[in-house]
Amino acid sequence: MHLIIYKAMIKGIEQLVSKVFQEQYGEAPIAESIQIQETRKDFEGDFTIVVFPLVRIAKRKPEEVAETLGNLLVNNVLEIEKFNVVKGFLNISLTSSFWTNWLSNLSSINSRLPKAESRGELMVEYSSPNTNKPLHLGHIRNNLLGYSVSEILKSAGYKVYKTQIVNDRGIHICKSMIAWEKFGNGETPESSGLKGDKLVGKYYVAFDKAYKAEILELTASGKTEEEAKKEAPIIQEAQAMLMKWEGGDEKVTQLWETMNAWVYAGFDKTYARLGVDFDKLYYESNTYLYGKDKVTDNIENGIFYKKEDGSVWCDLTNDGLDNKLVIRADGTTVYMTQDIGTALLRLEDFPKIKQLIYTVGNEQDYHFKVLFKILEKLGYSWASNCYHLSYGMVDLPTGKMKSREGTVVDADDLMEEMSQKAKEITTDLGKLEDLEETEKEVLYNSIGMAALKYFMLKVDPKKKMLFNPEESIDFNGNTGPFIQYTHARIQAILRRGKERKSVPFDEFELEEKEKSVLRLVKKLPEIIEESAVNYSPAVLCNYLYDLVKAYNSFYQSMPIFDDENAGQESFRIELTKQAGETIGFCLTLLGINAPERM
RNA sequence: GCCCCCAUAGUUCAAUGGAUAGAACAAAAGUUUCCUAAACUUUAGAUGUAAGUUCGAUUCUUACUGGGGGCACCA
Repeated sequence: MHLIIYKAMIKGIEQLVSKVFQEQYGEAPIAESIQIQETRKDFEGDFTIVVFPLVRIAKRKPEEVAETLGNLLVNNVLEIEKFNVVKGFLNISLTSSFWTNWLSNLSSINSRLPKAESRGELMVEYSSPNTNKPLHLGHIRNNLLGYSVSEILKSAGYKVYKTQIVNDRGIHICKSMIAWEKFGNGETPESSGLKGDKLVGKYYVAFDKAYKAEILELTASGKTEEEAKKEAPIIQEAQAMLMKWEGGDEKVTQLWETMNAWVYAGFDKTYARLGVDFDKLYYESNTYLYGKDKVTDNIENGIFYKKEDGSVWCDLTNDGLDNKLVIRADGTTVYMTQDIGTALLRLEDFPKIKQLIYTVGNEQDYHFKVLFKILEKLGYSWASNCYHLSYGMVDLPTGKMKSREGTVVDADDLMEEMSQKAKEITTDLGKLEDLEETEKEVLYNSIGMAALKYFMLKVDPKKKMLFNPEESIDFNGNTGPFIQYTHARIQAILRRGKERKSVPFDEFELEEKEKSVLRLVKKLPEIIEESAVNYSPAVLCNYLYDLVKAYNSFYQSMPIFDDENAGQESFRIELTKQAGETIGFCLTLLGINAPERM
C-alpha cells in the first residue's frame, strides 16, 4: 500500500519539478533530465535529485537550482522533512512518520512481488555433465548459478522448468567402458564401495594412461605422434565400441546402461548435497537422432546443404558467422545437431515456454550464437528469445583445471571440506553444545555449503573467477556464514520479542541507522527484478550483504528492548522481523539455508 | 592469422554516464558487567597506457599493452 504511495510521491515530485521549470524558466525539462536516484551511502538523505541536467534550462549554478528545488519540495510535499545540497546533488530526507507508517502497513514479501507464474513459462538448462567422470568445481558454479537463477526467475513471476541434457553417449563413455572391460575385474560400486561416478571416472583415467603408454610405444618404434594417436589399439577399440553402440549391439548397450546407472547414482548424491534439482531430464541418446531427422528434413528447402562427400552444413556467412557442419560424411552427428533436436523436443514437451536459458560456460559463446541462428532459420519464433547464460571459468592459481593433469577440484571432496571447516569453527565457538548430534551435523553442512555457495554466487556470472585451494573459503566478512549468522541473531531477538507486548509505534525521531535498514527492506522487489533481468544472483548477493551490514550496524549501536519506551521497542522489533524475513527470503533464492541458531 | 571476452587497493570482489571509486581478506588500533564478538568502530591502501565524446567517464568510442577463450567431419 505504501509502496504505491511512495511511487505516487516520486511521480508527483517529477511533475512538480517540471511545472516549476515551465513557469520559472519557460521550458519544461524532458523526462530523462529529471533524475531521481537513491542517495549514496555517505550522504544524508533518502533519495537524490541530480540537477546537472537541469542546469542548461535554468541557466543558474547547480547549487542554486538545487536550493530552489529543495525549498519548493519541502514546502509542497508533506512527506519531505528536509534537504541538503552537495554540488549538483539535492539530497532529500523523508519524515520519520513516513517511515513508521510505511513499516506498520508493510505487507508480505510475496504480495510485493509479481504474482507467481503470471509472466509466462521459461526453461532453464544447467549442469549437463558428461557421464564419464565425477563433477568438479566448474560444475558446482554451473549448478549453483542455474539453480539460483531459476529460483530468482520464479520469484519474479515466471513459471520455470529446470532441466539438463545428459551427455550420456559418445566416445568418452566408451573409453571408460573399454578400460573397465580390460582392467576392471568386474569391479562394481557395491564390490569396492566406490561412488559410481568416481568408479567410472577411475576407468576413464585408466584408459588415458594405457592410451598414452601405447602412443609412447608406437612413437618409439618410429611412428609419428599423429599416427600413433590414431593407431593405438585401445583407441581403436573404443571407436569400434562406439560403432557397435550406434548399431545397437546388445552387449555394449547393456554395459553402457550399467555404467551410466552407476554414474547417475553418484551424481544424484552430489546434486542432493548441493541442494539442486531438476523438473525434467533430457538424454543425448534420445535427442541426437531427432536432431538429425530435423536437419535431413530441411535440406530440400535450402536451410541446410549437402556436400559431395555426404556431409551436411548450414551456411551462416550472411549472418556474420561461418559454415557449420551438422552431419558428418559418415552420417554421424555433432553437438550442434543434438542441441537442435533437444531444443525442438523441449518445445514439443512444453509448448508454452517462451524462452530457453542455457547455463553453459563462455567457451561456448560461439556455439550458442550458431545454435540460436540455426533455430531462427528453421522458423521458430521463440529462437530469438533464447539466452545463453554464459559464465566465466573457475580458474586455479595455476591456471585452468585439467582433469587429465589431476588438477581438478572434486565437487564431493570440496563440499566435505567445507562442512569439516564449519564444524571446526562452530566447535571452537562453542555456542551450540546443547544441540543433538544430528542437528549439529545438519548445521555444519548448511554453514559449509553457505560459505561455498555465496563464494561462487557473489561474483558476476559473466566474469571468470579464481579459486585458491590453499586459502580455503572464508567464513568471516562478506561470506555466506556471516549472513546466516545475522539471520540467526535476528531469530534470537524475535524469540524474545514474542514475549513482549506489541504497541502501535509512537511518533518519534528515527535514527539514520534505522532508516538505512528500512530503505533496503523497501528495495527488495526492485532487486529481484534487477537480478532476474540480468540473470544474476550476484546482484542479489550484493544487496543482501548491504542489508546485513546495515542491520548489524543498527543492532550493535542501539538496544532493541527498552521498558521505558514501548513504542520504539515495538518499532525496532518489527524492523528486525522485516529485515529477518527479507534476509531469509534472499538466502532461499540463493539456495542457502537460513538457520535459527548458530 | 581471424573473432570474442577481461583488465579497479598486496589479494579476492563491488560501483543503471554522476558526488569523496565501495567492501572483504591480509596489516595496524579499539569495542563485551548490555539482545549471539562468525559482530561492530577506526587507520593505511586502487581505476593497465594514450587519445576522444560529455557539464561530468571505472562505465561509451578508438589505438596500444598484458591475460583468457574460440576458430575441428572433438565433445
